[in-house]
Amino acid sequence: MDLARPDLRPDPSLSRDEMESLQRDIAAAATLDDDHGLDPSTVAVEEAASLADGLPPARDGAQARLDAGAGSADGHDPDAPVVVGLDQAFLVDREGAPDAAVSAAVAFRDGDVIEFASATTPLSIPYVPGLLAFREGGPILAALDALDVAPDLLVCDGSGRIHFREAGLATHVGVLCDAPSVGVAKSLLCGEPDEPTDGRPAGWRTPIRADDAVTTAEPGTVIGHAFQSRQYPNSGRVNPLYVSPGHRVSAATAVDLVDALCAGYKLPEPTRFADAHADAVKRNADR
DNA sequence: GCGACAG
DNA sequence: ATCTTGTCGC
Repeated sequence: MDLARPDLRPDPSLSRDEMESLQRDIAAAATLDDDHGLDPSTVAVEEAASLADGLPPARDGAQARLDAGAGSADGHDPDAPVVVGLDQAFLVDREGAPDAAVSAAVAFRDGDVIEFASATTPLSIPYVPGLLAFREGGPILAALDALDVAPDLLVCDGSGRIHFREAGLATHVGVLCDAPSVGVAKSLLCGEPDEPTDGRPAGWRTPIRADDAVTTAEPGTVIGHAFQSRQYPNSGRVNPLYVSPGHRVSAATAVDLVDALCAGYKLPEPTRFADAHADAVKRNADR
């Protein structure tokens, strides 16, 4: 996949100041309005698929597509938008220190997996809050490069606009590819929910507004939403997801899309599959 | 100086 | 993110 903005690649060798400066450029280049042909109903995943089905792991690409049943259009819409889930697992050395990133990209269309791809990339810098894209951006692009199908929506594991400079991982990857993207994080990096999020029922959502940690937005600006994708009937102990726009998707549409992509589990299906695929490739890597 | 911080 | 078994509750 050709990059729309190769000049904005997250180069891990940049200084911290240069990284932050680049993120301001990313935020400026990001489109925070809806600019896509997606409707939540056209990307919806109705049925939670079995993860075991989705793991051909030892084989990416064409063979995996065949395994997944693509090509045999049995009642499924071949023109539906392609949603790609992205996630990573890490290989560790003897000391237990992260050694390389295994990035996975799993493509869904009309509710079914149509392709698996992955890439293993040496890690260059440690995790630093706010600079995640400089650690994981390169590896993610490598996985996207290994993917044959063209994405209509990218679902990233991490924040998009919910970020100190409104340029989280999802925003960065979306702008580089000029593809619509959303960020799905399991914990909140910055910003403040309108209401307490504890013990909410499935489907519940509340805006996340910029606080003083967000240096590029007026305090109070809606930068994403807390979204309760799943909850246990009685005891509310599942934490909500934090959904934010990446590129070319509004805050409101981002939650609606993620809602449509969830099928009974806390994480949206594309993310669950990318997670499982990255783990499988990682396990398969040792021996 | 202290706190807070996606994966 | 990763190191890890059983276990309590849907």
